[in-house]
Amino acid sequence: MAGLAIEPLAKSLGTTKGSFYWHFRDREELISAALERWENEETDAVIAMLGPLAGGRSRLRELITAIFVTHGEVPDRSIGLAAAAGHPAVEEVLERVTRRRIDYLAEELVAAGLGEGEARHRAVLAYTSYLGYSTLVRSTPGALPRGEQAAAFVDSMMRLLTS
Amino acid sequence: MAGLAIEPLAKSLGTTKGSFYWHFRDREELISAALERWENEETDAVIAMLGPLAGGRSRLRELITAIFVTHGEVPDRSIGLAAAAGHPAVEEVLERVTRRRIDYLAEELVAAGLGEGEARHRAVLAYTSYLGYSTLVRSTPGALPRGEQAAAFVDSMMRLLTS
DNA sequence: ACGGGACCATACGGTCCCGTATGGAAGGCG
DNA sequence: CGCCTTCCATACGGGACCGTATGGTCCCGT
Repeated sequence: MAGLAIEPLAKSLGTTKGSFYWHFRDREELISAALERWENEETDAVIAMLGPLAGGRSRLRELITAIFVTHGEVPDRSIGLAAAAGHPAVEEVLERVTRRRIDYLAEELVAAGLGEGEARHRAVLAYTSYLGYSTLVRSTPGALPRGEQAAAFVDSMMRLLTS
Repeated sequence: MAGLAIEPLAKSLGTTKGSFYWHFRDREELISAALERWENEETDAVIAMLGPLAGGRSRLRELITAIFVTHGEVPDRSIGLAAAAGHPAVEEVLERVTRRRIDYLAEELVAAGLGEGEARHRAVLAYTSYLGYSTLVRSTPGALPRGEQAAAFVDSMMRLLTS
């Protein structure tokens, strides 16, 4: 996996490998811990985000706006994880998170008045678009709408998703 | 970068490093060559795919279907490249390819009758969705619609994009 | 005060990879 | 035949990283 090497990590924390290997048995164990933590934080963040919101369309809009527009500042680690797949533990968590997210989107779309099947399709569309958007944000941000263009993009997307 | 190591590559080709370093000066040069080749092949493939097709909506549909449904068999390397970004040469090519693809989609959508701005938004939506879809295909295919569900997904997406 | 556990640093061997050095084999050409 | 270019293999040094070994410090209970 990339981005989780223990020697550089230890150095960046101002400590050493010796310390690390006291707390973790393995690099495997570090990955598991990071993964578990990521999965929990991610669901917490989502729940916290949509808790105080009203139901239906506005909740969905808030979510989508937060995800697409704010994304530059608080990047999701999904993409890195997805790219670093091939690791069994990663794949397992990733699949679970993916399912939950798509299911949640589909539920919201049903609540917004769509039929079951169509809601699912659009949930997949929205979520895959989110993933691709994240990918582009970090690989080639120049090709993406930013600022008010991004807002207009979200507007268009919302209209499309809930039409 | 991941997946382009020269020692494993040489071994998998039944040759050695010595041979490699005769043909290429650097690992850098290999990456450049692979990148250039990828960019060309990719445009060729797209052009070849849409050449014999009729204009307007059917061309777009063909493209989208090919991309989403057939994708399991002939995976695009974009994702791997995008993930392996940070490399300047990769970013440059990737941004060029991304722009061209989104531009092309927007053109097709304009040809299908949409306004300029809306076409661009939907092109971004379609392309980011494609990228995310590809990511999920290789990371957690279980969370995606496959088979006729995939076809229904493409149907839904086409209706949405050209509505 | 002292033995032992918690916590951490240094040092080492092993693996995988990059890049270089060097020594051929095979074929055109005087 | 001798020679030179082309193409390739083996051997080496270096760096990044994993995991282990080993010793040192600090603190806590007795």
